[in-house]
Amino acid sequence: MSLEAKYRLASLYVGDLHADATEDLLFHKFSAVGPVLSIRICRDLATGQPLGYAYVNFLQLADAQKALDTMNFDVIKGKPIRLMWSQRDAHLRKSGVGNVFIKNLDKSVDNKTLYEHFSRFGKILSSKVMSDEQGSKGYAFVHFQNQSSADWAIEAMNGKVIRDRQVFVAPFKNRKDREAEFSTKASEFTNVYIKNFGDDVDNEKLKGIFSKYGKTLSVKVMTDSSGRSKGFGFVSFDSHEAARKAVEEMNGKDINGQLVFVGRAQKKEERQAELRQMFEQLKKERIGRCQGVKLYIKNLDDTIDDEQLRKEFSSFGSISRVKVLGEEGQRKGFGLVCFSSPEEATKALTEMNGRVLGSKPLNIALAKRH
DNA sequence: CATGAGCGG
Repeated sequence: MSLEAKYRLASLYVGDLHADATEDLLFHKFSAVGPVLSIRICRDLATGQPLGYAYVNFLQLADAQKALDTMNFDVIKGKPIRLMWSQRDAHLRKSGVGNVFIKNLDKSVDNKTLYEHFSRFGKILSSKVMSDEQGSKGYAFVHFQNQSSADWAIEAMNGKVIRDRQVFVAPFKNRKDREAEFSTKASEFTNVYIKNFGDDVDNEKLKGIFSKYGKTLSVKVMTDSSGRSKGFGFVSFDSHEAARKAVEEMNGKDINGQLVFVGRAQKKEERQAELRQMFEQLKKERIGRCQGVKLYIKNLDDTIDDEQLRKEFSSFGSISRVKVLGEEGQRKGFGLVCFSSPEEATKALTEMNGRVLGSKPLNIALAKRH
């Protein structure tokens, strides 16, 4: 056997490696189990940025095995490392065969505990409890070498209790598969959401309106604690066809003088996720609009509003955003103005700082970054 | 509630 082939057998892949880890540090750490031939932290060729993984090449296969058995998930610079045999054949890793997803894990279940619970089903290529600064995120992955091990683990562990919590164990699904699944489910909806109807519409009336599209399983106008209609509700049909038709024909239609929205009913989380995404998008756009330079306007007179602030600063250049904080009557004496270039912002700062607006002199500060 | 990341000299 060639030297190269021999060493390859004793090569470990070190994943989830902290950017500050050094070859020296890894060398010292792994030398504790046996002689280390070489260490390589992989970096981007152009930038030299660490790629978050490394190789440890032992002289002896047995030492590599020992490191794998005793040092997996050891914490380096605050991050648990993930050890695997070096496996250069990408398709063996990427096929997804044998990969298992686990959720509803107790926060106290760490990488080692997870490993202990799942290693009896077969050889594990890689496993990991997902975590952030707050600790475990309550879900994990175990990638077995063989699908049969994965099948057994799912069969044996799904619904089992670990640390007082019933865990969910199922085959891993990649994002594309999950999205496809969701959209199939969403496209076959039977539950319909109706909003913006008047409080003269009750369950009975709503049922009367929507029954013509098919058999309804439930009709519910949502009400507040005093029983007053909130102007929205749900109609659940016994078939997708009926629900689809109800949306198609009723959306935008007039019910007792009000134009209503009719659409597929979303789950609360789904709706929240959508709103969150929209919010993120808006935030991004806002950041984009402040790409130039931002001025903090302090000591702002309470009578000044967005429009007036914009007018006062408009002569210095193009303003991408202006905002006075707080509502009319309870302003916070603080506003911001974004220009499209630093030159404009600097000019506005020098000329406007100390200028009296309303009854107070402005105090302006430059914010290069947000 | 929850579906990573991952292979050089």
